[in-house]
Amino acid sequence: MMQGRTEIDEKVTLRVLIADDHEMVLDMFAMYLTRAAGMEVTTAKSLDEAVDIIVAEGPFDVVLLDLNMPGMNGVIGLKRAIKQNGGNPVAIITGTPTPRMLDEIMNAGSSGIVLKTTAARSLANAIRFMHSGEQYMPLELMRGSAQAASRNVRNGNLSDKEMTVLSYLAEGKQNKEIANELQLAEPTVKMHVTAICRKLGAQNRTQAVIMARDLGLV
Amino acid sequence: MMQGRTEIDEKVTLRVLIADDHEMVLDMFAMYLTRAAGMEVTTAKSLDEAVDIIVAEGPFDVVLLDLNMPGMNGVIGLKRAIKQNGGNPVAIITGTPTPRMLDEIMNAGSSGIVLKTTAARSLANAIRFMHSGEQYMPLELMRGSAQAASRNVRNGNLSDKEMTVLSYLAEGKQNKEIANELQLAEPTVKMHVTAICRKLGAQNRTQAVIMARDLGLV
DNA sequence: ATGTAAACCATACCATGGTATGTATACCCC
DNA sequence: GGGGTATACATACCATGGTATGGTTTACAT
Repeated sequence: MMQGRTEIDEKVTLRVLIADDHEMVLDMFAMYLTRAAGMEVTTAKSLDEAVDIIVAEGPFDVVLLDLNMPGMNGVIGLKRAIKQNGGNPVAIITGTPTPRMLDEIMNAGSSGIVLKTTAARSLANAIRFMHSGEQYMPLELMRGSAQAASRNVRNGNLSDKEMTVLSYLAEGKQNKEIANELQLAEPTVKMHVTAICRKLGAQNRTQAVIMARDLGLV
Repeated sequence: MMQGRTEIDEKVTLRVLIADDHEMVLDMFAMYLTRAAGMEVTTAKSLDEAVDIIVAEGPFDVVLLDLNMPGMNGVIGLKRAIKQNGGNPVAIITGTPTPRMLDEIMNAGSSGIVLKTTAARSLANAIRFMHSGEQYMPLELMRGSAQAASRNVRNGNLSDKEMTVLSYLAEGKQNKEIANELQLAEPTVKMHVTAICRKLGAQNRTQAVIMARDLGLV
């Protein structure tokens, strides 16, 4: 899981499949990669469509999937695509991944994560990098999964456990339910909820959920 | 507020400013509009940067702002930009606007809303359309803002009062606060909250808010 | 005119949520 | 070894949320 300078053959015409439910994003990806990077780009608007295309046309050199598109269901759809693509790299493209998502994505066998906040020219490099068998992840995120550093910027200093509890909060679950599912005592859950509200500046769990969603934490 | 075929002069080289915190989106917008549409594109990554650029370089023919970018604060940032752009069109570009946002955006004097789910080639047309002084809004959204008719379909048959209460719920307010602001007794608010939860299939207010947001009710 | 539905209020009860204190363990870093 | 932080649990108290029941008014349609 490294990012760095590698000698990559730029002459190969890579066959790339991109799936995203934002047609505009799709069009622009395709356009950029085709014109500026000389790749052969195929697009899809849902996971099902993407899988169908892979089955019909054979594995692509690199497949990029939007995490929030129809049919993805989190990493479940990712695994489906990986299984279909015959060992070739499948990566996730997303705007604001949470630490929890990062873990799940990489553990699911993805070849990497590309942020939509990344400069466009980096995309082509990332694709070639992944095609060479490496796993790609932006440096910002490496700090994040190594815990404290970058997370401080985005999530108001929520600890791992607090993020976990927050994810249950964001499903509208009760303290008791959360305690059961996480094998904790209810007072402990309350403590975490209180800490979450304090750190997010929320007056109650509902506001915490609202803010977490607005901040893209969940 | 119409969308339709209009004779638009395509020979003019429009000066367009696009602001979005997703650098990749920015790059691709710029690339598409420059290469495929022959526009002169300037980009910014926050509202402050966008405003600075407008001040420094004078009003643009069309300004596109991402609704969720730093500094926007909903329509507040939009109004700032409109004020600076000397009467020229300022539009919002977003992925998934809620009906409430639509109203606010259009009432704030925006020249239109462009969905990120729109095909890329439509973007250039929308920009020229707005530049000609029209307000642009995708047809899908016009249906949604036509109030009652479609709302009944989408909102699980919430009554007017319930929708009002829901909008306060969605801000994380307490029953007592809602009662005060709406000049109601607290039991009445509780009754409405209960009805909202029942109609939405939520187990508590937090789930109701989550569902309302996912359904685009608020 | 009668029925139906929405909105409103009241009282009461119990469940849930949130706060406060105190205690404890483990880990990391200096 | 001491200081900081994250985690965990207990007990207790009070605020808030949610449910139930019952009642009034208005409006609207059959």
